[in-house]
Amino acid sequence: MDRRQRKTRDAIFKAFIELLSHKDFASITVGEIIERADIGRATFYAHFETKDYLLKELCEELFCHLFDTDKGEKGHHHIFSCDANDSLFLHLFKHIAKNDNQLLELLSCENNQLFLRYFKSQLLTLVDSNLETLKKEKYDELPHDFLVNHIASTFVETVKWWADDKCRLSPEQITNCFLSVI
Amino acid sequence: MDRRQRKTRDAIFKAFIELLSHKDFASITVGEIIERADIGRATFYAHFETKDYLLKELCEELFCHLFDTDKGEKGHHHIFSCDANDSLFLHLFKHIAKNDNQLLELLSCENNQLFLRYFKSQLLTLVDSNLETLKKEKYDELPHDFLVNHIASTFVETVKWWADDKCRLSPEQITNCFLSVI
DNA sequence: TTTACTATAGAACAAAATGTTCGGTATCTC
DNA sequence: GAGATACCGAACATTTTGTTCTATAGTAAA
Repeated sequence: MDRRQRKTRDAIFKAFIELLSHKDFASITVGEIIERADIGRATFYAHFETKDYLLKELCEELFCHLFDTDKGEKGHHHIFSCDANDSLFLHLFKHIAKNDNQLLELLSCENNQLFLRYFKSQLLTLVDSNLETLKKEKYDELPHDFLVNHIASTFVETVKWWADDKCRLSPEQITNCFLSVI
Repeated sequence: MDRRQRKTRDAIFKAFIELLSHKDFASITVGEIIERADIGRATFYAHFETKDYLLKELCEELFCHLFDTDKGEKGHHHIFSCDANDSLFLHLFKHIAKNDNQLLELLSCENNQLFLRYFKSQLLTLVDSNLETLKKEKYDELPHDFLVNHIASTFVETVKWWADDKCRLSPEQITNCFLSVI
């Protein structure tokens, strides 16, 4: 990718993240973004069709990396079938704690539901395909979809609570909390 | 309240709900609302400062009633202290199932997060003040806030799943699902 | 270095949405 | 019936959106 394109794209993302972390998504205007990113109006629209597409691409950049890693490395995928079936979640908590791309700020700011929704949709497929190894006996009579949704939701809500709490608990502690209630 | 005011207010809410159930909140314009409600532009702004305040008042109208009932009638408040500590949740599911004000449609449509966020904030205070009676032994070592958040979140997510599923399960069945995972 | 290509700046523009104002009419309250 | 109040509807300024254009500057390949 052209260096100019890359710089512009990064400037837009940076400005957008800064704005997101202290004001409502709906009230952010394209004018504000380009002013803060210090680029021309036409340039913005050359990169992103609308403000919503900008958000979508930001989500992909934030989470694809996270889930790609987990799917790519075989070392992670097997964890469901071995006895240490908590390591995926611990791994995710650690990953989030590293706070690449201000991920943590975005997960605890006013606009967090924008990102958590995207996060959950990714998580649902992951949990769905690995439910059997997570299942406990006491859950036998519950609908499959309900259980998948419950586990993914609980993880997302735990992440949200943890981020709101400024990550006072360590990844290991919050993983234990999560596993206790699952 | 003046009959004229009431009619206008109802027409606005009705139009707004119809629009919410088949298009995104952000893309709904004041122009669309007043056209569908068949009222004048100035009249809309005489009732609601902005589209966001309209949403806020709709939420209050939908949920205050629900929670007021539970707080008002003494017959509900005691349930935490008696042995049948599931009846509050069952009661809430039944209430939602009655589907006053298209509550169910709003909880399962594209815009459901708008309502579920409000719902959760109400629920948090309710759960917080009654946590002791809900608590199980195995949860002893978990942070108080975490538990409160977990129970409220799980209830909200269960309601969402149930509404998305067109309420195929009865209030009793979904209450059991909820209590099983709590 | 020269040449062709492409991204950007900056300004101008139309279209759409927001929120306000005002005079006239209908409806409610007393 | 009289005064108060809500509504209509049209006009209006303002803001935001998304497009179009030309000139300029950075990039990549010869």
